[in-house]
Amino acid sequence: MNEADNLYRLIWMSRPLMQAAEAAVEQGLDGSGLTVRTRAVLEILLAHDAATVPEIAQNLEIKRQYVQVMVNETLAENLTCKRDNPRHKRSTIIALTDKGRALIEDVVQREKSLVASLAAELDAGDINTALGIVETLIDKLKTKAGDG
Amino acid sequence: MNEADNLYRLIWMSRPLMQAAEAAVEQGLDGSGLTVRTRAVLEILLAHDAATVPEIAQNLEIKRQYVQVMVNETLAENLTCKRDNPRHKRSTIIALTDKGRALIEDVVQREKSLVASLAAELDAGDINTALGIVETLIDKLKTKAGDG
DNA sequence: ACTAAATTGACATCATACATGTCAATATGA
DNA sequence: TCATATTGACATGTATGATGTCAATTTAGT
Repeated sequence: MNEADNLYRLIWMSRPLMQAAEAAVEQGLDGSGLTVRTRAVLEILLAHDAATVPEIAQNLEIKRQYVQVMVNETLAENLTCKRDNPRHKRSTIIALTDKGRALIEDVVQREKSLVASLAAELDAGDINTALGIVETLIDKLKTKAGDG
Repeated sequence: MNEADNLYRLIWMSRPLMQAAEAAVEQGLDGSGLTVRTRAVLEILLAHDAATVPEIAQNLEIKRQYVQVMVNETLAENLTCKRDNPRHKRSTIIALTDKGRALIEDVVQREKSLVASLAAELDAGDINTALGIVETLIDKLKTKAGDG
């Protein structure tokens, strides 16, 4: 088992890791009425306080049209509300309502607790190393795949 | 930035890593007529020499009905063929044809070259550490998310 | 100020990657 | 032998988006 084989395995473990992570998130979302994707929208609003739909789309790196649908859902559930945008009359600023803020804060906090309990069982240096490798890998895959 | 934050970031990088990896694979598949998923089927047949549809499904951890569709595609394109199964008359063994074998071997070899060139730019120990962390993480996420 | 180009929300349509349910045929095991 | 399980085939459903288009509006160039 050489270096390249290990890297090959690491790369293809990204899928099971993602699936396991999303499954864990879904479990934490159970009963909240949120989906993984609407949760992502609320999380961005929590971090940025407020944002327009196109800004959220840029953040999530998915198309604005799809973000619009998700945002409209959160508006309907009173988790977010519209605010006047001084820079653009049609493109309102989307912000969390108190209800939405309480919900996403609760969800994120429970997730962070879970992650903290996982982190406690792992070596901090190893986590840091893994993070560096994965970051570098994403970078290299994006650029290198292009030229071949 | 503490340990748990790093772990949180690492976990959520699994998605961009997977996307980058699949994009790279798709590029390597360009012109071959394969998709990421039919490629996965052929890869398993290459590793196991031959397998039934339910066996492939177990390997890929997706439903046999969907694997059946993909396998039927590869049969139609003459990349795989049916062999008698001494253990079961209805459930034939699926094997690579010469054409299929040549195709998947070529694809996999080019992928391995790319991965090898990436590995050369990374520290072998770090790759190993990252692999260990990710494996452990998947494990812990699966079990721990259940109990809470 | 006027006009061309860009942005945005809304809506419709399409694609991919699966899951789920069902049926009939066939195996398998008690 | 007879109940049960397995398999292929097919139909339908769902989640997560992409793409295209329109009208309204905004912005920028002149």
